[in-house]
Amino acid sequence: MFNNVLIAEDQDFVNLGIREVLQNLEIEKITHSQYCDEAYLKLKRAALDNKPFDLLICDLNFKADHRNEKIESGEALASLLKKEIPDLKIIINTVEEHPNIVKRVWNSGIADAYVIKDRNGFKSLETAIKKLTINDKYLAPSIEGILSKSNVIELSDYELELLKYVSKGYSQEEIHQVFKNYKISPNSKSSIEKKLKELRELFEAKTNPHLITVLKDLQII
Amino acid sequence: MFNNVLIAEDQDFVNLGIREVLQNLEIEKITHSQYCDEAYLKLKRAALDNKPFDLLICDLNFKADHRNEKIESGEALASLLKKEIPDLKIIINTVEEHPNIVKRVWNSGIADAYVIKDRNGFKSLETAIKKLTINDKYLAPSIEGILSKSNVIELSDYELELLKYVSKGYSQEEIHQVFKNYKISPNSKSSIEKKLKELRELFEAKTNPHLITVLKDLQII
DNA sequence: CTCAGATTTGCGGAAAACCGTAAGAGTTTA
DNA sequence: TAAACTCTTACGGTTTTCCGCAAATCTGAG
Repeated sequence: MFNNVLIAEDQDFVNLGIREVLQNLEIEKITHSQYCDEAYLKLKRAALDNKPFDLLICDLNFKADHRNEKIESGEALASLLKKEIPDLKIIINTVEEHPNIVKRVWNSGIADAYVIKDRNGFKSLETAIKKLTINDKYLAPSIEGILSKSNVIELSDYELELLKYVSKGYSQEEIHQVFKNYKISPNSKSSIEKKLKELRELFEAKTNPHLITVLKDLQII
Repeated sequence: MFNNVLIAEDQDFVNLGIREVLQNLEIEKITHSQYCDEAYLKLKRAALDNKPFDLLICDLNFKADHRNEKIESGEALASLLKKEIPDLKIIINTVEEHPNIVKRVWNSGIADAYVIKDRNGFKSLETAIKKLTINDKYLAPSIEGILSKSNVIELSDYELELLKYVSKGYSQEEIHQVFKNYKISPNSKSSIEKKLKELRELFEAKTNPHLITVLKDLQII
């Protein structure tokens, strides 16, 4: 079982809740941090002092603040730490269920467990910790399906770039120019038109404003 | 001081956190509910039994579930209760800081306090409860500015309706037809064009897709 | 290398959106 | 009631987007 745990979580209500889970499991040393940068420093310092933390429980989204943080998200924090302190186990504890994000975070391998803060967050986190002590991974049941299914429409970098310009108010002519300058291909007006038509069909959108709406709702852009 | 409090909150971590605030204030009877419908029934039942709750602490957003709830949001719940049990004090405890939503909820008068679940949620909730015991209202400091300032661009029902159709992929010709049928005025193609142009200028959008992006980002649509 | 297939491009015409102007309808003010 | 003003509509011309076809270019297999 773990006995030196760091919680990186900005909401203090949740902090208290997590603390209670840990106390239930008779984990003694519990530290917490409301900022990513601070969490990072504590973890590094502890490692240098040869009193390393053995578990990080970490939210994904941190609210911006008057402080300006270098590390702005749990994903960035976990990604750094997985490289620098490979022994550290990391649990992502978040409300984020968007397929694209879950998929990205999980497949990047920065997390040993992914827990959803929902009605069963308490039980779920408990299970995750137990799994991790026996070197298992853990994925919240509600998102297990997401990864296996190919229900996530993947867009290429080219398509995302194109959509970015459309959503920022560039005309097709302007996009044509920009792509030509940046040597992004294909960049003919014809190809741009065609690709946009494809995307509209893919997402069953009748017009470009409609397409933007659909993509925003799916959080693809 | 209150002594019979109901917490309506789906995330159980937060539930635990709130519980701790209440215990700190030596409030004895604490009940909680992870669903709006259930919370509503408990409050009504208690009122009928002459053991009414005197405070409701209520989240705004509840995650959908296999159960289908009639009351889907804290706003709907609070709105119902303020009518049916006027004596009940209501604290909205949420992460929702969007000006439009804060403004709507607060100005509707359904809440006696509005607390943001952030880094200082604990302190903030504590303060709110103390204020309410002396019949004061309470608004989280981070959103106080929002209400006074007129930084919230208010759109008319007409404008919102128009934008709804644009975002759903209707052409200007189609919108013209729909508005004529529904006797929404103005409905000439010319007026629709003009209004859209106005909106683009108001939000500094170059194209309609751009306008949709901006409005989505502002959560206006 | 050569041919087949896919991708990219160019182009012309149709449809939709855009824009300014002026006429018409409805309101307010004197 | 008339004049001033605002809001709505009609209309003509321009720009942008949309669409399909065919030529050109690229790619990979034989």
